[in-house]
Amino acid sequence: MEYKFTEIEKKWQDNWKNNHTYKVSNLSDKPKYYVLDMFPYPSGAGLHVGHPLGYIASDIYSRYKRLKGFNVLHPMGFDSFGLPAEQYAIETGQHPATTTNNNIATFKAQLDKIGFCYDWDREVRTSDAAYYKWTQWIFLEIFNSYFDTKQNKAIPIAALEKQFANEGNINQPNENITGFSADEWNSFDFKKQQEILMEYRLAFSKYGEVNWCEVLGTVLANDEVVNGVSERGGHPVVKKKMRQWYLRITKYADRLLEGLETVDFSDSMKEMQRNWIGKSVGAEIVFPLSNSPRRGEDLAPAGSSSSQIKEESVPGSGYAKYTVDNVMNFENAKANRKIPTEAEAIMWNALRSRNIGHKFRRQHPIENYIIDFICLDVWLVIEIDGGYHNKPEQKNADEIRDTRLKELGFTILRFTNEEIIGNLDNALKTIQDKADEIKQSAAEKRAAVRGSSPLQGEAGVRVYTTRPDTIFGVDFMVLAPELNLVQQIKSAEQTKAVDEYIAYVKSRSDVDRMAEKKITGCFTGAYAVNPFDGREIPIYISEYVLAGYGTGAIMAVPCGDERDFKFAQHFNIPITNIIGSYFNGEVANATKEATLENSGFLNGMQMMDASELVLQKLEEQGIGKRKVNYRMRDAGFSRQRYWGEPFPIIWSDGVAIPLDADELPLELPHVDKYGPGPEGEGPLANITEWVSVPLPEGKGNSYQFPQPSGWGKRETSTMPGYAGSSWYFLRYMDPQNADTFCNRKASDYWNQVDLYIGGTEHAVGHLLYSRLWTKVLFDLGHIGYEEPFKKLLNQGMIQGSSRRIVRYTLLLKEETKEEFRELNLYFSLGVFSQFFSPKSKAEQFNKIQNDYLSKIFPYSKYQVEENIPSTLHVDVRYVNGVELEIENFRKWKPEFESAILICEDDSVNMPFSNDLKNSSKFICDPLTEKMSKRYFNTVDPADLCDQFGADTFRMYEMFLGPVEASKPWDTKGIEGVHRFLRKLWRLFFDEIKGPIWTAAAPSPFERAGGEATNAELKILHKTIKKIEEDTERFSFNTAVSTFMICVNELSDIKCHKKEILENVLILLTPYAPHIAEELWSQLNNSGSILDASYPVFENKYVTESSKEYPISINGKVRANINLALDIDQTKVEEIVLANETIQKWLEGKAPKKIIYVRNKMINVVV
RNA sequence: ACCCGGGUGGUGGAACUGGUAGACACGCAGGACUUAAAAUCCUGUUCGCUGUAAGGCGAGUGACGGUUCAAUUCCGUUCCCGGGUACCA
Repeated sequence: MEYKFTEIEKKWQDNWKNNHTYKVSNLSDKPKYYVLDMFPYPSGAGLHVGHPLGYIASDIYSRYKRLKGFNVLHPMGFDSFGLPAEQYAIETGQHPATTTNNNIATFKAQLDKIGFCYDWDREVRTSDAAYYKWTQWIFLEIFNSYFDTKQNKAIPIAALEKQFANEGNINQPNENITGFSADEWNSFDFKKQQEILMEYRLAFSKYGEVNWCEVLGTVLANDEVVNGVSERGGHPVVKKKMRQWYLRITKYADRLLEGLETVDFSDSMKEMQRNWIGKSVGAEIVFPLSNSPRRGEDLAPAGSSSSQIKEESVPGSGYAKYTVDNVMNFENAKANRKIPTEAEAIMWNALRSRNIGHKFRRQHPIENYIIDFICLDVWLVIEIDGGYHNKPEQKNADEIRDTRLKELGFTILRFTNEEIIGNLDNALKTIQDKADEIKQSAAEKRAAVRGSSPLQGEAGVRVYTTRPDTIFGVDFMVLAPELNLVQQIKSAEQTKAVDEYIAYVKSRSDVDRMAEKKITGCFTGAYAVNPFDGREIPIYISEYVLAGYGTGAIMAVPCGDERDFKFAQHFNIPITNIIGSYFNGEVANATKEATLENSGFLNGMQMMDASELVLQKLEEQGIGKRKVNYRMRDAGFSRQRYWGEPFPIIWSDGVAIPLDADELPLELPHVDKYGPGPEGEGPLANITEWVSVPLPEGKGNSYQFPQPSGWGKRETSTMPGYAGSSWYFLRYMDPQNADTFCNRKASDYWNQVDLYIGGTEHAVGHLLYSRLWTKVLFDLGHIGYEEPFKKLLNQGMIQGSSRRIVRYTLLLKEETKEEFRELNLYFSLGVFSQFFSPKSKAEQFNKIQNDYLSKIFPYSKYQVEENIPSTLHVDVRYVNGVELEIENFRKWKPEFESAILICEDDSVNMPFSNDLKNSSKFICDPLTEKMSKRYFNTVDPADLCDQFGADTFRMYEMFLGPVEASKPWDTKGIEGVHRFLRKLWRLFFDEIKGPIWTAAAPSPFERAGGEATNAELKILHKTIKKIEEDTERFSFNTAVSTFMICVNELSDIKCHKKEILENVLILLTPYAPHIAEELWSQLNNSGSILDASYPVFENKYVTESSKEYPISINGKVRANINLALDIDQTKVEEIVLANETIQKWLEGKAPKKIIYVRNKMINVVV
């Protein structure tokens, strides 16, 4: 009886199906275990050998857990909404639903061939209305929630409305909404209220930028844009603002970070998510623009005045200080604030409480002076003089002080105590007028200089930095070119250059900007002022600063940042070294360890400490603040496409009205054309009768809209690919439920996914979104846990092994004739690399002519006019290793039928040629690349199952290497695994004799001289232990080799005993289920082997009492000695030193030390 | 450019917490069985030197250096390959 895998596998796959062997119940006394695969997108190409890697791993683990007594949920489904089906529809006119269903059928057939233990009754398809009904429902749950900053969780939006009606938004501040009181809220009309609520909703709509291609009339994804033009057709692409839906994932940034602590993902996976969220703690600092009255006249140029400033600004050489000079002075100022004079107190009170339109500080240090009151916006100083100011020496001092302050550019107003106390209003009026006047004239001056509009709002550049300690090393600033501020500050002289640069940046796609390595940028002509030392800092724009991150502006510290350093070099900006010897002038050093130099009040401080001090000072002086920044932005949640979930939203007068739950699902309507709608909307926008609908009962109709009809327009975009996949793991628990997305009992029972297996490509997208959805559902009380996946195992990518050959297309001319003819030559790898690629064209022509053409055309003489090299991929099916199967290759395509092949030994192989037939090899060029149809390097798992059987295929995929590792596919080793299964079979059956297994009991267990004597039991238990350990740690490749060792050893001792073999079969079931079932039933067992109980390892069968120790001298093994395991150090030393070989190596010297590690080794140190 | 992986025989890989490097396979070579083939079985297979042989000696886990009685494993520098990415301040 031989191993007929085709029959066996068919038999058992039918058997499992008919007996519902893999049916899983939600009711069980067993502990549960949930194993999940990332479900596939059913592409038209079908499965290739890379897909099942993770599926096999999860199948093995599921079966293993089932044997171990768990109720295991191991479902499979299809992520069936998506762009490829729609593209295909556009090209062929076939409905995506049709192609999708066909593809799913193919996938299922392929999967079933491999023998997975899925409960297909639980299959989900995200494109089924019964499924996406609940995707829409969850979307509405998210839409109808807001993130409560106090409770740090999602709360139904109704609670927020109530809160607004009672107390305004005082407790729920929002950076896009100005504060309002309860009364104000109640006075807002419905539309205004809805606009405000939209700023709080977790799913919200706003205008966002998309890639717009005018010619195609459609919106493109980032990767459909290449070099600023559309990938298809090469049409120009511009940024366009469109209404988009978003999920407010940024609100969950901290909880998504914290959640990582509670899950078992690989460190690199967690790192990727952390990087994506990108939390950083730093400072936001305002650098005032250098627009003080003092500099009103020299605002514009980068010319002489700025170089003059620079000389003045050399650190340590008495450079100008406009604000705090040193710690002591600032401490004094602070102390003064606590003991104001009566007049000062009155003034401070008035300046603070009366709205005079200018902000003042009191007791503010400037250089060595302490100013009573100062307005930093307009550089206005107010001094209140007590009686002692009349003394001559004080008057003199005041004059010096005033001169210096005026020199610095301040305007000074002096009041006496009496003027304040007696006529406060008058004094305030004077101050206000003066301040207004300065502001006005400054604006006029700027306008005059630039011919552009004056600055708006705060005159400063807000930067975000994670290194406030380096603030004295700021030598320039860089703004993102698209910031509005750039337009306000650019100088007249630089306007042209700036505008040109911005135009250049706009013409570039995001991808280009990212990939750019060379330094580009442009000076704006404007300067900012370092708030701590008053240095003037030139402001540049450059594409390496992104508008979307932080404030879109950076303070550049070239001595400490590589990019800043290169930028400074490129633009010849002098570099201030604040880190002493850490900076060598050649390369930036981002150290955090340096002691600061050239850093004003930070001199001599450690960088770590300096950060904190700078932060304190920034906050005290109100020119900066601590800021936690996230890199992550809110997740775009709509696509202008057809094949996705429609939004259950109707727009009316700019207000998004949600459908009621009982109106779901909102089914995707049929369309005839898949092209874009007007204005680049999705195809749905073309179906006017679908788009235009009456507003839901009791909703829009009851609101007083200007539209009398109560009609609205449906949202015409659809949800993105990740919508359905964000919660599918829940639906598997209760897949047919028509009343809820997942019964709470079911989700409580199955709880988190215990093991999730999939590729790293979903590291940040899918995994982050499903974690978000889970958290929202948890917050709203729909499920009982907030992390979906307890453990994540990443499978590596299986790459294709491509085979290429070099082709020369020759242009030939027969000597006596005029016309040309074309001829293709194909070169074996060695010939090409030895004789061709290194040689000159002339030499190549020569060789071709003399060595080949003379053989190919023995009767005519040709001249080589040109040779055009190219490479082509050969279908890997026609290549054996690297050797081309020439006959098969000729049959592949008509064009190769008469191909002329130059073989490895430089001989010419061509058909129909008697004198040139030979056995020479033709070698192809091997290459590892993505597995893809166009490289002819895909391998269909179904083919391998047909050829070797599913069990062989499963074990071979595992045997290839660790699941986590990426590796190129190579079919050639599969024979070994197949041989192993046949060898296993032969433990039970002989080809001629038939069954040879026996019911004989294993020989009785004995111990002789401390050794277990029963070889069969020893082999079995050794195997049990190793298989269990390896399976538990997902080391499936070593488990396969353990099985091989086990079968080899059992064969060696000719063990055919049922009692031993049965246990081996149970161990093997997860890996090779078909053969295990078959042999199990052949041994007269009833029922599925999956319901057998897993063998229990017993140590007594494998314990040994002695070990063959390697003895090394100075780390080199010189001898082996068998020693009892319980022997002690003294005894060991005795025996070892008595050993002849050791004696020889010691050469009479006394050992320094003898290291004895029990059960490992012994090392003698000489 | 940055981040994360990874470099071990002809090949895929093993060596789990530092303890005999190369398990298990593929391939290759030789042999047995066979009229022959397939299938199966046996032997050998890191490299170099040496020996008739058993064996012996030396080198060896990308490279260089360090820690240690002992390093594929830990540390530092460096080169190469793969994957990811949003130039994230």
